[in-house]
Amino acid sequence: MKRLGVSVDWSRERFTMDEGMSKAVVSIFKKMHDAGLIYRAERIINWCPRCLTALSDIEVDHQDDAGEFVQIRYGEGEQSIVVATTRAETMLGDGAVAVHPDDPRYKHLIGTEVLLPLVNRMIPIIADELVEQDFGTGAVKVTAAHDPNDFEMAMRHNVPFVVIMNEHGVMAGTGTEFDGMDRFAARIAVVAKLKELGRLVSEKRPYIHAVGHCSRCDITVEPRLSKQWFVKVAPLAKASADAVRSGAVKIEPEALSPRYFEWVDNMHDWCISRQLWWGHRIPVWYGPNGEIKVVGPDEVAPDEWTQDPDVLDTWFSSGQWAFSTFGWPEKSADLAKFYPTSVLVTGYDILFFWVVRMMMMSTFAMDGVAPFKTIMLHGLVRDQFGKKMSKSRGNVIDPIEFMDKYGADALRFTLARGANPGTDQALAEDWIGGSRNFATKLWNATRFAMLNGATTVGPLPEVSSFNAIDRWILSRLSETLRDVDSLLGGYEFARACEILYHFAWDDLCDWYLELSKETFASDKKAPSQRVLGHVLDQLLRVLHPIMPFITEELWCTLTGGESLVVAHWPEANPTHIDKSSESLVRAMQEVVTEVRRFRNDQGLKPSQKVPGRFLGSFDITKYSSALSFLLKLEDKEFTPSATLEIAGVKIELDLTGSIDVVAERARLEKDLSAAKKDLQTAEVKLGNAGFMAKAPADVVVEIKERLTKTSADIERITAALAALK
RNA sequence: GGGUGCUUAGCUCAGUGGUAGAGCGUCUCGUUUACACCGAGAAUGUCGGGGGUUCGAAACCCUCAGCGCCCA
Repeated sequence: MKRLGVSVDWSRERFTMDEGMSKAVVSIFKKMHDAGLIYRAERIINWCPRCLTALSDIEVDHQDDAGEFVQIRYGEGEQSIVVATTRAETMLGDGAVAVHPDDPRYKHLIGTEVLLPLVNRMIPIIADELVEQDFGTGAVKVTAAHDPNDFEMAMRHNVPFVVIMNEHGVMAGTGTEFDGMDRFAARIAVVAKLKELGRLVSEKRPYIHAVGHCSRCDITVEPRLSKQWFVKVAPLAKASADAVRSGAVKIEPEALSPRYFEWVDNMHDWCISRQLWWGHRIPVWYGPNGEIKVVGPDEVAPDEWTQDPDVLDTWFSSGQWAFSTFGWPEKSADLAKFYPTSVLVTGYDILFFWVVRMMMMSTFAMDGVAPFKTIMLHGLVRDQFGKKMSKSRGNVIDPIEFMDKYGADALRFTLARGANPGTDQALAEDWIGGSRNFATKLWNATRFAMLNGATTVGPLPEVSSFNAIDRWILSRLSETLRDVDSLLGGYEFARACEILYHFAWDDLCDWYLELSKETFASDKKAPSQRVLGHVLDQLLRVLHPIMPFITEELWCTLTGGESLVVAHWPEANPTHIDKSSESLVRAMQEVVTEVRRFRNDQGLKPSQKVPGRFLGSFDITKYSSALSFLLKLEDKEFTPSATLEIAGVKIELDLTGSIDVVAERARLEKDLSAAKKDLQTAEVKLGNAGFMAKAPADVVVEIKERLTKTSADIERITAALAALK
């Protein structure tokens, strides 16, 4: 992080297992327990038979696995029913068979009993709306101790809980020959036995269905009846949802808030105990006579009592980050000053894991005050093809390696430039190289500026004393600063970078510096030197958060200032915005580009000097020496062999010999057909009564101007074509 | 199965009703005293398909198809 230039207060570094954090964890546990929000209960939890621990819902990954789907006949003759299951071995622990109350096929059986094969136990047939009539046979087995849905139904219908597996996922206590077998071996054995008994109605495999896997070890998760600690989330989740609904907390980008609500509005109670050795121990102690006591941070448990061996889910402690880092439960000055924080910046992938937990824990601990005003969610970095990085795919990139190769600023700029709100970004080495090139460009531009006496000394003179090119770049600077401010305010980092990139490279380097070279070589350079100093000064400031290292270096050299880190943020100057200079420079750019194009079409080498002159509009011809410099035109007597007319300016050139008529014809004809197409588009629009009646006035004016311009273009090009004959 | 996105140039992506854009890549020319990590010029899209709304749709609505993510 330091290498990347991350600007944080390192003196406040915290680790979740620090003493201060532990104190907060114990305090909040007690506070929540006292408020009735923490309870212990037997529930079906996700259990990992390898890690030997409970898992929260979010630690379970669902994948499509090839399993089997078998139909088994329970009972005999009239008094029989066929159930469908993917986990045949659990039938040993069935406590009932459930059907939908409205299912005509089974109505007569509801309330009766059938014989459970293999274990030879009578079990009831119950009716529950949870059963889907269209799925399988419409009848499901109810294994209360080994399936969450079955557990729910069992609670409603008083079905007994029959535990048939130990914590390792090995069959136990069924009183059958299957005891001691692994769950998967038992599945095969049970199916084989049922087949032998003629109770297997159908088998389907492979049967692709979603199966939960442990996010740590990837083994298939086993739902298990177990005594665990839970957080009652309903009131906490509601407070968290309300905070966003009321606008007290804003989610950026807004488009991701449905995901937030989907989670907080449908949250199940949160299993917080883990059977791991690492983590905060649950602060509950058990007395010799079965007493239970939550021991607070300043309390000591009585002798002879033993502490609960389980630890807390890691998100229980990290969920307290927003206040525990400020010394809570002490009423510290930091807490008063910094809580709530303004913005939380994090990836959308931990919206559920972390952000929601922080919202819940914080609003509870801090008397309803949410921990931040804005939650800004960014995307994930992916490989150059937009694929998720993963070790198995071998497309993981190492940021350190890229920083070694291209510099931290290049990596930072690339990341910022790709950070479109809420969406993932692809990252390729080539693009980091491109950012490095941008950094080099800034370096060289500053070097050029220094060589030409750019300065930041003294107040910036009134704009009226500047030439149009200087006024233009000041105008563009203010517009850029204004737009960047607004984009950064909306967390639109990618667009802000884009604007800065083009301002620096296109406006400043490609046009301003080139158009001003003539001035810098003259005795009228002083105003431009001050302008260039100002523009670079402001540009480096605004780029500093994105590229801190190079801007710091350049800025200090340019301005002689102590450090850019503590310099003021640049502000747009509305009085610098000058539309007439902008349109003048735009016309000059058009002239330059068109002449270059002509030269190129004519096969002239870029460096080849050609006699030429500008006639017409004084606004532009006033800058003819700058234009000639860019276009390598020589000011001397000549007889023109080619004439161009661009933006109201006539350019006469001497190509010393005949021009390439074929190339020029091709060019002109191409331009002509493009102009004709534009003209037609405009004419169709203006000839459309509906358009004229309903389109806004400014759009109509725009189209009319386009019509005028393209008509003139067509006339000019046609004349030029005729002249070529 | 539920939810939620996405589909625009070769690639990665911007673009929330008025003539289709960027970076990279491609082609041509070029050692012009800031920069070859550069400069100049060029090519490239029936904006996934089909309907609809509108004077006007890449954008809004419906529908189909494909892809992704989250949750079950």
